[in-house]
Amino acid sequence: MSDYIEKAINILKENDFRITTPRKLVIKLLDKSKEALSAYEIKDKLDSQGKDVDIVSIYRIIDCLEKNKLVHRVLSNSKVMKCQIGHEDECHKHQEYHCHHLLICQKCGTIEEIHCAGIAPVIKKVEHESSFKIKTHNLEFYGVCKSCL
Amino acid sequence: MSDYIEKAINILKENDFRITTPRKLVIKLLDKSKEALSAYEIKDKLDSQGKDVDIVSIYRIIDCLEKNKLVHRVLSNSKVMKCQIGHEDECHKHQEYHCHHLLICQKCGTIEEIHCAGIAPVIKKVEHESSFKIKTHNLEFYGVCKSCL
DNA sequence: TTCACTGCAAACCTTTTGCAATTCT
DNA sequence: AGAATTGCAAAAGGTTTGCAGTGAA
Repeated sequence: MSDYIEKAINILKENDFRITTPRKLVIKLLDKSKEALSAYEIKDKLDSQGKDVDIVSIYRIIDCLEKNKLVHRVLSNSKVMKCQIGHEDECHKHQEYHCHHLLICQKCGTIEEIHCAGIAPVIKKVEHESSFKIKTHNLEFYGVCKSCL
Repeated sequence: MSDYIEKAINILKENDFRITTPRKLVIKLLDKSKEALSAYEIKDKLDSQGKDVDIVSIYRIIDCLEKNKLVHRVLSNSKVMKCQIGHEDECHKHQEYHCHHLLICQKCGTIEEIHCAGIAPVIKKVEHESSFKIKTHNLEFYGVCKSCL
């Protein structure tokens, strides 16, 4: 069993969520996917495996995984992908949502997640120039991954 | 007439778009708003002014303004706001979409737009560590503006 | 056994499409 | 006049809600 699946199941258990068949199916699917998926894309992929899960359940499972910080939501298209970066990471503790930056390949859709390191000076600069008190942020990069170059 | 309205009208004319009553109403409304607005929010605000514009037209007007880089789209909620930063700005020329960073107040919704300055070192770092070739990015900050502090 | 979770039906909200009528230039 | 734009009707998507039945702990 992959690290992600194991971690996801443990976190759900710890937080008193039940380990159900539909939840396991969605977790397994997200674990295999290199791209972010929409609710309907998840449904279609499960369907084609002969695993029928209602679309409403998929929405609720995504909510559940998001609450448990087990998925990222890509803002530019509202799809979700597994979050592999550990829950011990600073951003998980202090931010309202995962601020791990996303690198999105415009050709194949592959997404890589990276830590927030390096953004701190930008935040300081922006706070200084704007008189906003910044609490959190969202940063998505779009480009071409090494396999597509 | 405000700078924004004047600029918007000029740019539409330059690009062979017509200056119609509904378009002027939306431009004026966006000019006055400190928050980003959804299509239906625009419709409701115009309605309450006694100006009836069909929701379909509002969608099409937003598209038109977006193509002309006269509005930003806030990714986190898909609303639009006027783009005040000049068309001579680097980002307008080279990026696929406006990369002006947005500062969004979590209390009152006010949005401030700022230049991309300061992000370049982060992009270099990310490219170096990831072997992605970065083309563009989107960065939204969430916090509290000075009036709400 | 109990309560969380799922599935189904239906509602709801947002966005898009096609076409005829309108109105800018 | 001619072409772009609007308004209307309708469809298409995406997401949410309520409730009864199911299944994990």
